[in-house]
Amino acid sequence: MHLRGPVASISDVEDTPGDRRTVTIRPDKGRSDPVAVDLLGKWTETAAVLDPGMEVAFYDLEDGDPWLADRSATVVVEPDVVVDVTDIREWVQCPRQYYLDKLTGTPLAYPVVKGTIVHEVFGDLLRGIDSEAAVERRVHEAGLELGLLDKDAATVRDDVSDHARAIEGWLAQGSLPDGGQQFAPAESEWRSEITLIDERLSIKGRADAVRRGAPVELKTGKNTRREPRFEDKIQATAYALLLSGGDREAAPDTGTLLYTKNAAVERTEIGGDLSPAKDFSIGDGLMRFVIRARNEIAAMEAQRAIPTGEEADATCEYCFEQDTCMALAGRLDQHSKAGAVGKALPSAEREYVDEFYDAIEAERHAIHSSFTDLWEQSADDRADADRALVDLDPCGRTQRDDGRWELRARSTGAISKIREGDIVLASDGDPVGGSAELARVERLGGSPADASGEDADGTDASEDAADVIVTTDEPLDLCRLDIYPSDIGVDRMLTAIHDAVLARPPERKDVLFERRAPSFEDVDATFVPNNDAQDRAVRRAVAAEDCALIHGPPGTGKTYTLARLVDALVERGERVLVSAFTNRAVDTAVEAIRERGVSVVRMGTESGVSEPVADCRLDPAGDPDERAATLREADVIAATTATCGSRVMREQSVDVAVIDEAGQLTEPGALAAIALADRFVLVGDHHQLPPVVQSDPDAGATLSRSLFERLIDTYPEAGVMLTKQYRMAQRIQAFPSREFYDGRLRPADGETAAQQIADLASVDAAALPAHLRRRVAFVDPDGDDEGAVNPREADTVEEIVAAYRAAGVPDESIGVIAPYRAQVAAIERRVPESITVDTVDRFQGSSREVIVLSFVGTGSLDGPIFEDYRRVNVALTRAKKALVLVGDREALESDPVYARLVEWAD
DNA sequence: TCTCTGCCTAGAGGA
Repeated sequence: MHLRGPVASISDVEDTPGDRRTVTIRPDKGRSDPVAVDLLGKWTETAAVLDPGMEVAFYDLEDGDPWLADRSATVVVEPDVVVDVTDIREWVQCPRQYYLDKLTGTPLAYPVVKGTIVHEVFGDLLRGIDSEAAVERRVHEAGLELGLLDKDAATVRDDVSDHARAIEGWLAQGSLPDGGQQFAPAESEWRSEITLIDERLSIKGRADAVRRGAPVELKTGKNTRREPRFEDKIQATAYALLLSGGDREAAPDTGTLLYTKNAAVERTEIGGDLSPAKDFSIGDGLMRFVIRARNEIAAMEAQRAIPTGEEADATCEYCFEQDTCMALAGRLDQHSKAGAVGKALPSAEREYVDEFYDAIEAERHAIHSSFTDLWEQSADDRADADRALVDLDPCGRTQRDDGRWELRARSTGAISKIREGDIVLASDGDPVGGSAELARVERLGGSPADASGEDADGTDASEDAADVIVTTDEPLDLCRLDIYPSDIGVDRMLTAIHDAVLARPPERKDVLFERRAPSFEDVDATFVPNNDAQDRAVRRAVAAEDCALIHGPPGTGKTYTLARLVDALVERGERVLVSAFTNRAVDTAVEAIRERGVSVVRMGTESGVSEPVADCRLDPAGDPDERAATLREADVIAATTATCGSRVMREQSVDVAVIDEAGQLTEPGALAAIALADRFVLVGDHHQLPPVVQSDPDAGATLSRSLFERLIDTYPEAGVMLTKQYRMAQRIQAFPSREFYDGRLRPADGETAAQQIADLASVDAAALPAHLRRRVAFVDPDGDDEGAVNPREADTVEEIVAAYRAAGVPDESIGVIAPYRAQVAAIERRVPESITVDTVDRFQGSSREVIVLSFVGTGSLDGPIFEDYRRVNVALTRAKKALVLVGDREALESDPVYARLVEWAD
């Protein structure tokens, strides 16, 4: 019998305290009567971490009243929280270490980098790659990190080769009894690097390797004892559980831990035991221990509690994290088993850390809930929500030279959020129960003809004509792709809070905590002769001793001003970091900076960096010394804020961080860049789109307000607003200027102000209907919305676009904006592919001569998308010469702001 | 009721 529901109460059973606890839950989402379950034996430890209101799931209960959870049952606390295997491992070492690791992240350290390389080589060996070639390539790929650690390639290759030999020796030993030949990985026997998710236990992880169904875990550190380390056994046991789909009876009964450093040491020093492998048996008790540890983590996350370390039996004096642990306890005035050192932060700072910690964890929870969609939603629902591509038709696979597999399939042409370069879960159709692999999307969409024509490696793709291509470590039938939620973004927000608040001296945080207004030195220079506001903005930013704020409404030359500023800073000998939330924004800034003759080192992934600036991207592969020197000596480094939180970037320091599109950044997001710099300049517009936050509005409120907005409210004198706009005709600009910018926005010159559609050389204005000749028009097609789609409006948009095209407006000058993706898709089906149709959010940052805006909503305007005036502002300010609003008059007039909008446009 | 970008993913080790 299985039961699930929120906990109503927990109580000891009187006769047998400690041995038995009664937990009552309300199944059926809490609507039905409470049901009692008695937890026996070790499960009482899980009962001890429960609080009323927490969700709990029971599997395989014994019949009775109350139901009995004995040793054959399984208890899962907060099943919606998906816990990582490595988190369980750390928690078992010390619960506080789990917390410290979340907050401080992993620093750039040689043993970690080497460990990663050895693991990659291990995978290569299992895939049949030659050892020497694998070592050579993997060390080459880690060039930048090794260089920053002052390691040279030859030394590292020797180091890694020692481990590789130990692995090969063991692999050869394992195959001796069978045939006595050199090791050759048999397909059915071995699998490398498997991604595992279990819906029952809500645990996920990635096993190094699986041999004959049993987990093999590689450890490159030292283990001087005869026995495997307990936490290593826990890790391998967790993988054993995942391999059996949470069914403990079916789980493999042994696991193998491969301590490669031991083998190297033993061979040279004592020449003894050549086998680095230690097998251990996986019993039911160990597996239940793993589940209880997982439950403790889930319960603590639900309570947002901070572990003290007392929960564990670990000895603090032998712990590597002791210093960090004590320092953090001191700063945050926490109790910790190791004790505390140093002075506590002022209470305002502690409250700030607490508030953001909670908000970031709520965000993590929201991301995790999309994980449980993987098994709670049907494939069709996931496809409808754009979170999966289903019904793929597998049509080929090849193993590449590097051992990885290229899988090909034909798609149904459906739309999803999955894009090229993304890491997704590829599966045979069942991502949880079936066979699934983490995959990288190499190609998506495009006509199959393209796919067949240009395969650089000479694969004959013509017979399969695939439009979906992914790469994986192991082959499978490619039938489905799912978005794989990642919490790396929240991880980096947390480390940014640590770096910017916990690890910084107090005086560097005065402005952030509003204890002192920003100060400025005297700078007497002219930077932009023909634009007074831009000139003042650059001067203010150059003069800033703490921070400056540049407020740039649409079309006001924000990017130019930013580039001019970076140029001026470099001229003064400063080292500058240029950052923004999106790759697109970073690349736009980089292009403008390079146009001024300033060279930039762009950090980021190959798929993230756009083509025009790809030549200045720092490829991490290469000679360590040379790679590190390029980064260390760069005057200007450009990276997204997420990359600023990477372990390579956290090692860098700069004089000034210049952050673009700052209105779109959460406060911790901005801190990731600010933490690397002495001073910072935020460039943005808080009247355009705010940060994207997934948690619900209550929990997300803390993250929804950008640092830019907070500082511009607190220190208006630190900001300069750019007021001359070079984009819109005066008629178009009038409403947004009045409504959102206190009427301060004005056209840069008469030509900008007076521009109209007839100015375009190719246009015959006489061919246009009268209302489309105007700069602003309103059309009410009298349609009906069906949720997020309004077909009549889509038809009207089609007619308007056709009219402009017929009059000679080039396709690339026309843009169509709709609030919902569904409406975007409906319009896309009606207009030529060469016309850009997109959501407001995706249109931010660009503009067109003509913009057609479809509002969709009819009747009344309820829908949060319309509540945010910032979204409307963005939509209205994309047009240069003509703006056509298509919407339901009655609905729009029900809201005062929209009523004024209609009046203006009509 | 809906908008949605980052980050290769997790896990790499230190006595």
